Amino acid sequence: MARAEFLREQSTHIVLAELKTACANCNVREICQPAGLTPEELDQLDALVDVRRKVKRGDALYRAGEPFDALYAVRSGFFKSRITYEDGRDQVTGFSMAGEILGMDGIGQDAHNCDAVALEDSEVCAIPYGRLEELSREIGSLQRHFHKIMSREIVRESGVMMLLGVMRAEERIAAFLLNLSQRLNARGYSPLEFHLRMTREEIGSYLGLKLETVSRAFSKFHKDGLIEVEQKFVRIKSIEGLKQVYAHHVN
Amino acid sequence: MARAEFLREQSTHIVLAELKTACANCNVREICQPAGLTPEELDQLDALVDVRRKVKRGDALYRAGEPFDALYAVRSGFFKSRITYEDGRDQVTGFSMAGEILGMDGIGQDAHNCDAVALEDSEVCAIPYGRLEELSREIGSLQRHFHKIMSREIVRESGVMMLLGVMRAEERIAAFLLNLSQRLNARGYSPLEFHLRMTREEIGSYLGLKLETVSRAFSKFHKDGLIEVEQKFVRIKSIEGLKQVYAHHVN
DNA sequence: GTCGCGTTTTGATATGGATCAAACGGAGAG
DNA sequence: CTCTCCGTTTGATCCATATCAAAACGCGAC
Repeated sequence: MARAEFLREQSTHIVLAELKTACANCNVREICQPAGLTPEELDQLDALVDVRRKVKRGDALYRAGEPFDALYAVRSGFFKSRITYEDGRDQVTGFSMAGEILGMDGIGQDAHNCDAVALEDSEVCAIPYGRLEELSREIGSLQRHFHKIMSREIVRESGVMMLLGVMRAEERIAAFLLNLSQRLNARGYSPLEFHLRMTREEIGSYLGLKLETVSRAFSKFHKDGLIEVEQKFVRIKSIEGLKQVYAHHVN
Repeated sequence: MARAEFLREQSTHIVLAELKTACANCNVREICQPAGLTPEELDQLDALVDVRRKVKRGDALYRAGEPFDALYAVRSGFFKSRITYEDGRDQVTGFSMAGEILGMDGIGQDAHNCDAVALEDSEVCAIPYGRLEELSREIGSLQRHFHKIMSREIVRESGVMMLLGVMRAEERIAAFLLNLSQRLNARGYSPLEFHLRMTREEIGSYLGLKLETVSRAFSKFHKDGLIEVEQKFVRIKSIEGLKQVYAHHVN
């Protein structure tokens, strides 16, 4: 049942928020739980990420141009990253859910390169960057883990370039849904039923499409029996069907 | 004079290739020359990057899927990075010139994520990744420098997403030329006269356009007095004019 | 509950860039 | 030198998606 699943997700978030902050029982495994840390190292990690911060829906975790001094691990909630151009045009460059890391674009220039805006009330752990560098000099596995996370962000963006550069509208949207599904699954949520935290316009911005095109694609997928859509709620009826949307093109 | 400038670039490369390999006199400053290294640290760096490799035009420095074990600093020459999709479609994800670093996409999965193909006879320094990690645990400024390079790659790719997601064809091509100009300038080459190392088709692939569209934009820019084009040779007549191509759009 | 506004859907039309096509030009092979 | 091939230019036409428009829907405010 659609609504029930949505509520399950919500309540999971609430439970997490109530837990004592500690890397050992946090589900943000990306940075906080690289494999093979000794209990002692885990304590050091706890000390590192002790700053928590709540961000209300619509508020920015940080904005482009602000000085960079910390990465953020999303504990709960959902963010979009957005770059605004001089002339006012902007683009959503990514969506981040619980368990993912935000802010790596700021390291290179000591200033954030984009805005990170909460799409629902969210909570993050701030990871002071200077201390992360120090600690990763001491703990090799943490260093390796951090480098992998940065590298995967590079690869993720290459994938988006592929979306934007070579795929047609319906392919992009199928790929978007499948990606969301797969990430939710990895976090323990249902990969087949979920709520979109973002508007059609934000999806379109991310995919280089107009909101009408996104809406039409959803309608088309529904007509073809691939998904059910009810406002922000999505149920995927056929993962295979979605995959075929872009496996299927000619040439 | 166009040809003269081209020859100057060529001969600079030749001179560099003849120098004894040593970070101290290499122009690849990205990784090899972070500010503030002691002479002793510089020696350690020299030991790190002692593996040189020549890559002939058309050959791959590495290919997607190959095991990852080193980053590469381009000493001379020019590379494209390319991702090929399951269905055969591919996209150029970047161009790398002397002084830039290649291969960071491989760290996350211990395997390269794209092909790096030389667009002219080139030479690289291989930087064994394990040793780079070790050394950057010892030398804080190297660690910081390396992180900045990775972060800037993330930011660079965000910029490409912007190109692909929101700009129109002529804007993309103007931005492409300006970016090339600025990078050449940073390396000590003329920012106003240069040879394109890539075909119209490769430019198009990078920018999400067809080669005919690239060609037409070049013709249009020439007609408008912004550039002169003669095959692969480009002379920029008006940097400001190119900037206005995309400052200028309506909305 | 009703109101009002932001979001979404759907339809009609416009258009930028793709596609198809053909001719040209330069570089390398012989 | 000529021939051939690949890359490029340019023109004509097509089509996917943008744009414009309007109605329906939901949700929060009151």
